[in-house]
Amino acid sequence: MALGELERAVMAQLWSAEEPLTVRDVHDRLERELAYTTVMTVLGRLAKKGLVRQERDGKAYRYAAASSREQMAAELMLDALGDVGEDRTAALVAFVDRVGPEEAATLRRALDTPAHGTPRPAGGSPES
Amino acid sequence: MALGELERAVMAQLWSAEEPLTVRDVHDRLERELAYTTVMTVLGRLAKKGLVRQERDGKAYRYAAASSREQMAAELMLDALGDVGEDRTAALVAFVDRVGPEEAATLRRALDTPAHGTPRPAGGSPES
DNA sequence: CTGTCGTACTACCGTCGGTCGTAGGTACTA
DNA sequence: TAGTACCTACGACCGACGGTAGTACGACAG
Repeated sequence: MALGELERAVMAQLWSAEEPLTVRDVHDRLERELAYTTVMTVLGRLAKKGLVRQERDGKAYRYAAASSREQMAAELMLDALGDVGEDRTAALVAFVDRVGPEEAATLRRALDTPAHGTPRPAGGSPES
Repeated sequence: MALGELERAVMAQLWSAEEPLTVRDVHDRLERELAYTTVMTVLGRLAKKGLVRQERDGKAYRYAAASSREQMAAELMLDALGDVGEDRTAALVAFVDRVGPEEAATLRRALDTPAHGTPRPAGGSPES
């Protein structure tokens, strides 16, 4: 379910906004010169895909991303990982191998972060 | 660059094969009843995308996946991570949060595995 | 020469994403 | 009350992509 360019741009606007946006809001925030209905169509399609929540506000609708950018990215990463089939180990190894040292440190920290179900072993986490 | 269903099936065959396969090989291994030329077209498209290497074998061609399934999965995971923009931290946290405990352990192990940074070209060193 | 096997090239169709246009409501205002 | 502004609903067109295949053509075995 790969998003198109415009769809991504619209999602970016929704993510960067604090409040749910109207079609006009999104339309105005996008730099590109698009017809109002174009933005409406895209928002409708995103809603149909479940990526965007549609809530009524008077006569208009307001749109908000269904999940955070990070959640969605994590979801995509899991999908990619799932594609590999059985032996996820090699894929994960390849992943941490390709990821930069910064991200590796972040990963370490994330793995040691408590309160997300994954029980963590005791012991200090030495990071630079 | 999302692959289609048939393209994925063809890639799966190439990955599960030891040697580069001919069009006929792939055609025969696929369960589906497809025209020979259909498989040829798909292999051609995959080659054009760079996902498959094409090497001549007599009058025929042999096809092999350009990179391992795990490499490709890792690549896709990185792409997904890159989509998030700047703050990768939250995405990584969400990722390790969603990944099962087994995968988390694997990730830990992978992070502690030394000798990263060595880019692995395809083929060659079998790991345990 | 004729059939078999392989490639090259072209084509058709369905879906998706980008992009609008038009129709038809509601509400405010001159 | 007519006009204007704004919103939604719906349909449409086009280009790209993926699934699927047909046809043309060269090489080689009988």
